[in-house]
Amino acid sequence: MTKRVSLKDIAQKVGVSTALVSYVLNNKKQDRIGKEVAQRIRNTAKELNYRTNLIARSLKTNKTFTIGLIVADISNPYFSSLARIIEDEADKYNYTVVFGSSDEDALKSGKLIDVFLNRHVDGLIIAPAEDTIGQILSLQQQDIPFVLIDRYFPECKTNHVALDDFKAAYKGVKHLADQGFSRIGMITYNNGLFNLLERKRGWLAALKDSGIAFKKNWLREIGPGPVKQAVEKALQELLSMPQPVDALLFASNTIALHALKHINAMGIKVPQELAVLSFDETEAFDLFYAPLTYIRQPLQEMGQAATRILLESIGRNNKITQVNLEGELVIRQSTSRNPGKR
Amino acid sequence: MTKRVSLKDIAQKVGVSTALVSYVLNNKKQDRIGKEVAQRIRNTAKELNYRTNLIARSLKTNKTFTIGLIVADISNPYFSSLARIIEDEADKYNYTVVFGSSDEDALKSGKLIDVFLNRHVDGLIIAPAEDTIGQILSLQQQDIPFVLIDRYFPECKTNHVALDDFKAAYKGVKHLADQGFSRIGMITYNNGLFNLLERKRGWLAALKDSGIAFKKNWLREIGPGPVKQAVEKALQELLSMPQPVDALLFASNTIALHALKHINAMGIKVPQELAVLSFDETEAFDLFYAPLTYIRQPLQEMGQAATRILLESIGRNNKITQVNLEGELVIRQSTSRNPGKR
DNA sequence: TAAAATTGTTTAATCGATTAAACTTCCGTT
DNA sequence: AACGGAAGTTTAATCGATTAAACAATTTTA
Repeated sequence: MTKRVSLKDIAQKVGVSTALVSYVLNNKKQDRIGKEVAQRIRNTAKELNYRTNLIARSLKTNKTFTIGLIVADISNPYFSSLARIIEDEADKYNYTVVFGSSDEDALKSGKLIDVFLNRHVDGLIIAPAEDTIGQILSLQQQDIPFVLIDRYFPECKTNHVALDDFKAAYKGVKHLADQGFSRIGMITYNNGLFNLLERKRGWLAALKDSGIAFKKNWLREIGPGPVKQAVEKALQELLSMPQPVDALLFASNTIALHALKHINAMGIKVPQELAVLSFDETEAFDLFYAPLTYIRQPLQEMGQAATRILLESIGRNNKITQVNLEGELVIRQSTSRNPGKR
Repeated sequence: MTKRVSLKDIAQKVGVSTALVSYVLNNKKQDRIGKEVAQRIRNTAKELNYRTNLIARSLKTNKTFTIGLIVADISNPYFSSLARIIEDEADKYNYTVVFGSSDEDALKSGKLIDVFLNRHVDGLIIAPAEDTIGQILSLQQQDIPFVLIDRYFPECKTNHVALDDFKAAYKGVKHLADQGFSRIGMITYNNGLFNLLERKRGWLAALKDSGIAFKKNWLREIGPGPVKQAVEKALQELLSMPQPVDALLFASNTIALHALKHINAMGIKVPQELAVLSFDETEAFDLFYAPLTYIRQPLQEMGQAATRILLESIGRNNKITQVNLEGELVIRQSTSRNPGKR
């Protein structure tokens, strides 16, 4: 590898000090610097194809122009789409994104945060896993800029960008009720993530407001462990009750995916025998024979907002910004009372 | 932000020089260092919660323990899955991954490479876009370690990890022919990427070996621009010919996705009216009413191999490793001659 | 017992940039 | 002519770690 060109090389060639070169290339002290030398420095820099050594700069300035992104799983389309949006937005401001997947595991999350801080990221965008509130509080105490995305802790005054999960769930379930479905169940995860609780709360509220008496066994909460089996079991149970549910809300795309596969395998007719509605968007929903009604999250807005809030926060802005965006209910065949003709 | 603890702080507290502290914490000169001081240094380091400043270390050692990953689009499940695997594998060796999407655009790709080199990544894993061979050669000249993934340039002696695309396509098309389909078309991209050409070649070879006379208009190559419209148009044409195709090979998951949506919308019966077979895997294929036959790429192996080859290469290993893995044909309903009963 | 070798530790240069402060010139003003 | 200030540039410290080389103290060897 041919040695990289440094400030010193330019300084030597032009016959000035490195300080002057630095000032010129960073456009500082503009008014004080001789026009002619400045030009010569600039030319030489171009000629030698000089590139700032960002490592050295970072060491001095304590800034890396890097942001860390921690999601549950980068291979989940929800998060990879977000990652893409954040990447593009960060790039606009010359930031680079490093990423890591927490696997919804507090230990891994902690390790990732550590690694990223060790690498001196300027800030973090985090979709916090369960039981990581301690890590978040610790970031806050250390005054490290960060923004929570997708999930957050209501008891914690931090930047966040997320859905209004209550409203979104409410809207979806209300739609089901309005269509005439009267036994509306839900499959969600058995964990304490606030946004999932909100979705549950929205579901319950919509049932209530629709005059539907909620039955306890309409709700299935799947625990940690393999999702596939748990979802299949839950579906099985929900449909084999004396009075089975006639509609289902899935709390995430992963749950929906497994459920739909099983529904396909069992030959259950959607929406005639069972209407289905899911959170999140994925291309897969379009390919299901009865295209899925789903709650679309405004990913573009979320990703951009999170990035901008983070960058503002890095810029020594101390105010806290909390954004809850509204989900859009995309109504399609899977929740239709009269699906008949295509 | 409370000031970070530095070597100096430890040195001061223990009453030794920073050199000694550095030696101890890096386990260098083990035999020369007093056991008792070493222990005191280690204790103090732990006590003060010392973390190496990686920026400073990088500046001195010229190593960042970072690898750059450039894919076409991180939000494409194919690439995000790869990214996840690479992330996990890199983590095992304490490397961090930074990523960027080239959008199949040579300019963007060049810019990303630049940004990553500027940040002194130790090496790159790249799914090269069309017309980026120049960038690749330039990396090679600069002796920068890199591995191409998914695609490569056969005329270029570089590390790569990819599918044996010819064989994979051949296998798939042969399967179609064996099932009795005799008018087997293909939709691919109209670009010069070697792996796509190989897929085309495999398709042609399988046709030939199956005694099928290839008709020119069975092939649709979609150009740059919006994929959706192009795929729909291609499908339309392929099916409205006097003698329409009875089976189709899609060269990528994106093409397949758009095609399947259109097939759904048009009410075309798969596989009765049209058998379909696609490259790549995505959950969406499972939800199509006739689960898709597809060519599964061994992503896990690919990602791990790419990462390991890169790390070896970073470790001053000059040999070139080229890996072409075999795809697995996952046969399901979409290519069945007797789909009847489920 | 003097020279040589070993052991334990420090000195100081270095990586490449940033930047406050100091230092020359030169000019205009009084 | 002397002084103040502006203009243009350099000096030198600094960020935090790494590491070859030097040094001092002790032990071994001949």
